[in-house]
Amino acid sequence: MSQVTRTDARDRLVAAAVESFASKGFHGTTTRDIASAAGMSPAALYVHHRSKEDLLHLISRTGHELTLRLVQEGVASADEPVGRLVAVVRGFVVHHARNHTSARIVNYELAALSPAHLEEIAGLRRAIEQELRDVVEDGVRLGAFTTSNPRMTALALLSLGIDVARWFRDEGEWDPEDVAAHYCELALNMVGAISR
Amino acid sequence: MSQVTRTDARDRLVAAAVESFASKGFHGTTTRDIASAAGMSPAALYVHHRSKEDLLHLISRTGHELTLRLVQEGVASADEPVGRLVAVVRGFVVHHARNHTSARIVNYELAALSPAHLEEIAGLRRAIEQELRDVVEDGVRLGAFTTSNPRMTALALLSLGIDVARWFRDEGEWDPEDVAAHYCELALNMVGAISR
DNA sequence: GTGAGATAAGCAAGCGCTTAGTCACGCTCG
DNA sequence: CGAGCGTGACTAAGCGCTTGCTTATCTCAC
Repeated sequence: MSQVTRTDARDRLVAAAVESFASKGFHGTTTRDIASAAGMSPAALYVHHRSKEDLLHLISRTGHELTLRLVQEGVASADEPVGRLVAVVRGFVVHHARNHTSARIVNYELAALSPAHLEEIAGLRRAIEQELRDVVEDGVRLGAFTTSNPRMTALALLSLGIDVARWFRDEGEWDPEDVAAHYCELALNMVGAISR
Repeated sequence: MSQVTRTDARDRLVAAAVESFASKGFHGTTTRDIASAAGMSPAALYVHHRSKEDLLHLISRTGHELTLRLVQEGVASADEPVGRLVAVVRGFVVHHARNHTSARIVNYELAALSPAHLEEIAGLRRAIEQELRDVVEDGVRLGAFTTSNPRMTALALLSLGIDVARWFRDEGEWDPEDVAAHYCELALNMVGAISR
C-alpha cells in the first residue's frame, strides 16, 4: 500500500500544479498554492518533487510526449492523405479541447522552463511539427492536396490546433467532438483537398 | 522641455515593460527589471505609473484598441465579402507578425489583469470577435461563402491570426507580408469562397 | 526499531511599493 | 539683476511581506 500512497500523493501534487499553472501561470503560482490544493503542507512538495520547475518540466514533457504519440497514431491510421489529415486533425483538436488545462501549460509556459529542459521540449515540438508537415507535403506530392505553400499551411494547421487550448471552455456551446468535426472540414479546405 | 522629458521617460518605461512582459511574462517580470531596462532606478516606475499592473493594463488596452480599429478599417475598406475578408485577414496578420512582442502580451497575459481591467478588455475582445463574425456571416448570407458553420469558422480565423503572435519570429524565413498573403488564401478556402 | 511520508518552523533572498530626500529648473519679487 | 522659493523628475534606502526551499522533528505501518 505504501507504493500506492506514494504514487497517489505525487500525482495529487502534479494535478494541483496543472490546475494552478494553467490558471495563474508558472510564475503566478506559489509552491504553497500547489501544496495546499493537494491537501498538504508546503514542505510535502519537496518530498515528491525536486523543485517547482521540475514539476513544470514533468507536466510539459508528459504532455508533449502524449501529443507526439497522438499525431503519430493519426498518421499511421490511414494510408492516404485525406484520411491521414482528418485523423491527425481530429485527434489533435479533441485532445487540445478536452485537455485544454494541461495543453495550456504545454503550449504557453515554455519560457519558464530551464534552458536544458527547454531544449529537450523543443525537440519534441520539432518532431510534432515535422509529422504535420509530412502529412501535408505527401498529400501535395500525391496530388491529393493543392495548397501553394505546404510548409506554411502545415504550420497554420498546427497553430489552429494549438490555439484551441487557449479559447476552448467546458461551458461553451460546443463540445470537443463538435470542434474537431468542423476543424476537419476547415483543414481539408486549407490544404485544397481535391473534392469528392 | 519638461513636457517632452516627461512623456519620454514614461514611454521608455512602457517600452521596457513590453519587452519584459513578452519574454518573461507579467509575473516573471520584476519592477526592477522594467526600471533598469529603461535606465532608471526602481522607484522611477512609480513616478510615471501607478503600479506594475497598471502598466500591463495600459499596454493591453492600447493594443486591443489598435487591433479593433484595424479590423474596423478592414471591414470598411471593401463593400463585398471577399474583399472585406482579405482586407481584415491581411491587416490582422501583418499586425500580429510585425508587433508580435506586444501582441503576445495582449493575447496571453489577460489572466494577470485585475478583475475590473479584465472586464474592460473582455469587452474590446468581444467587439473584435463580433466584427469577424459579421464578415463571415454576411458573406454566407450573400452567397459568397459556403462554410457550414459560420460562427466557428469566424472563431477559427481569429484564432489563426492571434496565434501568429505566438510563433512568429523576426529571424524566420517569412516576413509579415508573406504570412499575410498565404493566410488570405487559407482564409478564403476556410470560408469556402465561391471561386473565380 | 526502522524507514519513508509528512510537517512545523524558519532561512535567505527577492518582491512590490513607499518614504524622505536631492537636484535642476523656471518664476517671483524686492 | 539675483536671492529665494516652488515644482517636478528622479533616487537611495528600506519596509513589510512573500518567495522557493531546507532542516529538524514527528508519525506510524511494517
